[in-house]
Amino acid sequence: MPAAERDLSDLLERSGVRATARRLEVLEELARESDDVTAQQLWSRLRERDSGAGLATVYRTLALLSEKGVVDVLSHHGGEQCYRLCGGAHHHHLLCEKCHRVVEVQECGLDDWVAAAAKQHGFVATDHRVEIVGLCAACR
Amino acid sequence: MPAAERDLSDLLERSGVRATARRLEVLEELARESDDVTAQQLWSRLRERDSGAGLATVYRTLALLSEKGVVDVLSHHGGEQCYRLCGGAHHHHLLCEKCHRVVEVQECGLDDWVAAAAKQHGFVATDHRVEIVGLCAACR
DNA sequence: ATCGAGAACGATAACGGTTCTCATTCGCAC
DNA sequence: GTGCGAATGAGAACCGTTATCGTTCTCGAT
Repeated sequence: MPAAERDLSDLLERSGVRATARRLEVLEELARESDDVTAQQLWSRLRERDSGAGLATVYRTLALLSEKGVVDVLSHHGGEQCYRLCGGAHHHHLLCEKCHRVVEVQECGLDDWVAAAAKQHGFVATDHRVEIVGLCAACR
Repeated sequence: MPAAERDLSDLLERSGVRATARRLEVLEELARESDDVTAQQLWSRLRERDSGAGLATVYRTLALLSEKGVVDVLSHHGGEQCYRLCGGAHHHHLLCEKCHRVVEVQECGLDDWVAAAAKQHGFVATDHRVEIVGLCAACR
């Protein structure tokens, strides 16, 4: 088993997901994508590689992985969801409004601001999501 | 015409939307809702009030209003969209994870942080969205 | 007040992404 | 190898949303 594949297999096991052949195929394909993809796109790519994976399995796997925090789910295309393999840690996203590239922002540093804003309205914050929309270096 | 109704009518005109009777009905019903609602929920409420508004019109009106910035669209219920009448200015949302109440946070103050985070990755930020999830005073 | 052009509307069919069903296969413990 | 529960594939079903199309409404011009 190649090193990369073993890593993904470990990633599944560590996340409490049984590492089946199909799930590895889905995860490998997702790792190959630089941008975010829809479930259907991922399924097409798999077909092109002669994987016999069914659409339902792709959906099931993606749902499972997002539940476990292995993949991010973005719904910035109103209607359909986009998936993206990401580091497990807390992070946010930069979206290029022209080429739709997605970049992760690892440094959050908003906890204080979030806590203050929540407190001001009687809330206690448990989580937060931030999306920055703009133009990437290439599209500017 | 009651004052409240006239206000809503003005709101439509100011937003560049022709103020028809149907659109006023939809907007009135939306103003009556304290929480966010789906298009279908709004349509049921309208039927209960013996409005003859069609589902398509409700969708059309909500799409128009969100395009003009009169209503916010939230997609925190994966799949279906929720609509909410809101102040037109830039703001963010606090979501109670228990009762699903939504509160607007008018004070943003994140522009500097956003600009810095974007710059760090070669982006120029044009907009940003923040959602804070937590527990409201009542649910705590 | 009437008219006409174009916008808006209602009913319903169509669409598309996602989930469900169920018979079959797989993976792992024994 | 055997057995059993989890996972899978194919396709139907589901459901929120959008498109279609014939009718109705709105509003400025007359």
